[in-house]
Amino acid sequence: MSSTVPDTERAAREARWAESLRGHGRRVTRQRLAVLEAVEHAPHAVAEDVVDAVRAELPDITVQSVYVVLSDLTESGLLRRIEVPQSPARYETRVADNHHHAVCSSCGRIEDVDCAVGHAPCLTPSDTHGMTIQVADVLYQGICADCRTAAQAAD
Amino acid sequence: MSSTVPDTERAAREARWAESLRGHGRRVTRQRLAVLEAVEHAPHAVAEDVVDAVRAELPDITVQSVYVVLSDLTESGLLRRIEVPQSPARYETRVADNHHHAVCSSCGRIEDVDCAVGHAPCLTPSDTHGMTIQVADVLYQGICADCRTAAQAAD
DNA sequence: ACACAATTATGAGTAATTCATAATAAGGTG
DNA sequence: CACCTTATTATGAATTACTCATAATTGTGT
Repeated sequence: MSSTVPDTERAAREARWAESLRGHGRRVTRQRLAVLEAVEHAPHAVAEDVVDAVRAELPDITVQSVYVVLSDLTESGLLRRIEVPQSPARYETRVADNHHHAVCSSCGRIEDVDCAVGHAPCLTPSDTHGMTIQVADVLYQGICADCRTAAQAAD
Repeated sequence: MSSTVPDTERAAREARWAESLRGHGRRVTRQRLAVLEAVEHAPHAVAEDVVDAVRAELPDITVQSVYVVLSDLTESGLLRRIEVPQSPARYETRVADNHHHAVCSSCGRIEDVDCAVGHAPCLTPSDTHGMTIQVADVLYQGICADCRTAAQAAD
């Protein structure tokens, strides 16, 4: 009982996750709840981060099981998978809106960026060679404030 | 001498590649020229495709060497690497403009899409949390004309 | 509490790529 | 032109990030 965070908040979140899982025809398991909690608390986490976080609660969970759960939750729409170059896949619980991501090419940190227009696809490409576009994912690349400051200090 | 394509054209292209390589402080090797030719003739090719194409000319080249050459050419800016979900990295020689890509979620085919505005970054995100944006890569996902026709025929 | 399908665990396997080190070759120099 | 230096490529092994097949377990409706 050393936690300063009330268990009631967590219980409430888990109840919402449970409802969401059932709504997608999925069973409610401790593994799924723990993975959802982990990703909720560490947005853009990679699978390994999720394993570490989940093991605080379920010490014997295997890496493979976490991959299965992550894939299933992504397929059912409770998680979104983000693919960034030079990095394993990342996950987030923010799935309702079509937002984008900015990655720092120096340190790799990732920030959410709101969609330029607000709905998906938020961009209308010119000539798509007959393809019907459903989604436009934008990946901004640049330098974050910290890395810029560090680079200027080095001059 | 069964080729119907004049060797002079190829020689001219290779001379341009050679000049470009030297301009980037790189030595001109048969491996690099063959990789550049392969990617030029098969845009969006994956490493394995490049190995196959290059081996028509240099039968003993190893997969690892092709990876080294591809990485080096990408770093020096002669090639651009494209990362598409569910696919190994792809390469193209079109590096001068900031264009984007559309991938068919059914068959995986990739098409070039001109930049919405014409210069990089071609999109101005709203709030970047202090990050200075340099490039905006857009990945459109949708259904290509062929797959749409096939799906309709199946109804 | 039971049954049965959904889910997770276990152990192995794979694809794509990287790494360390040795051999080779490009290109400037004498 | 032969030589030397360093860049480049070859070789063999290793690694990362996942995936797969199958067995054990656990939710959930009845």
